[in-house]
Amino acid sequence: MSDLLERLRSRGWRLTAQRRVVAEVLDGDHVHYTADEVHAKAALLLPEISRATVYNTLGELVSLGEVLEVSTDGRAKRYDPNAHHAHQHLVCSRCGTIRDVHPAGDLLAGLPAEERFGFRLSAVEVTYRGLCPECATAG
Amino acid sequence: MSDLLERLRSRGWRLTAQRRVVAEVLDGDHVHYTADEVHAKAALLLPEISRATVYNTLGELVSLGEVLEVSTDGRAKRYDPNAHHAHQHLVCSRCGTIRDVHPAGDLLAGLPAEERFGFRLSAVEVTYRGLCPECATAG
DNA sequence: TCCTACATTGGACTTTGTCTAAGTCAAGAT
DNA sequence: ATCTTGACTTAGACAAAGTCCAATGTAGGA
Repeated sequence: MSDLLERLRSRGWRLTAQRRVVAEVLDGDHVHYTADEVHAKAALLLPEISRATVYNTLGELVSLGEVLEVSTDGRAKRYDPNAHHAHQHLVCSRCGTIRDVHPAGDLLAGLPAEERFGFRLSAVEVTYRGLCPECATAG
Repeated sequence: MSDLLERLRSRGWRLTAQRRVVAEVLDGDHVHYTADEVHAKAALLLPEISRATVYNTLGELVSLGEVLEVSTDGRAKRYDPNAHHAHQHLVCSRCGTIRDVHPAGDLLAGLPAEERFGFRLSAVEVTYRGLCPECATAG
């Protein structure tokens, strides 16, 4: 995410402390925070930041294609900054840990023509589920 | 879902009018209703049925493995009665229509060992996205 | 028929997210 | 350096989706 702010500014984004802090929170690998988690972490750096601003900023980052929305549990959406590298998700059924993974082959090709019902396919999302090493040994 | 009620009774389910009605609503192909939709349709058959009962009953059906929870849009969960036939979902990006589909091959095998991070895989969920024929021609 | 454990109910409550009116400020213009 | 202005932020009200609970009702066995 290092050059993210520059990229956004060149697209006409006004650079505010709030947006800087949200971008900073989203920096890293295997980051999949909920909006509330982003808000909590952002508030450590900038205590006055409001929930609405976090929601706004996340929404803008998604629209701009810089961040992906992931909903692996039907609860709160999670935000994945790794949008520039196609990937899927591996989720622990017990503790909820999420890892980015890279399946082999062309996933779209897996759906035969007669199973497409005339749809024009554009994307595919895959969620692998299982037990992570810690949860598997813990019983 | 015809023999569903018998199957459930043999598992110790108490058979009430409310549960019968919820099961009836979930009967059919390509059914993916939200809890609220199930409640609305159930209320046509049994006006006094409460939202809490619909949520309870759906939750029980999911625990018993008779119905699957699907969340394709990050909003309300949807309930898919087609739980005894493995399948995936094809969703229209514009109108939200959902179809059950059957991809070819072993989906779990698509994730290489070095991408499994030591997880013991047990399931995979795939959502194909694209435009349905109606939305594609509508522009 | 009666009993009772299980099921249902309505409403309060929680979580997650959206909206708005009023105030604030980044960045270009002067 | 200061001004100006439209974009940004804020707090809090609101909405949607779902959970919880105490009181009431009832399916099905005795």
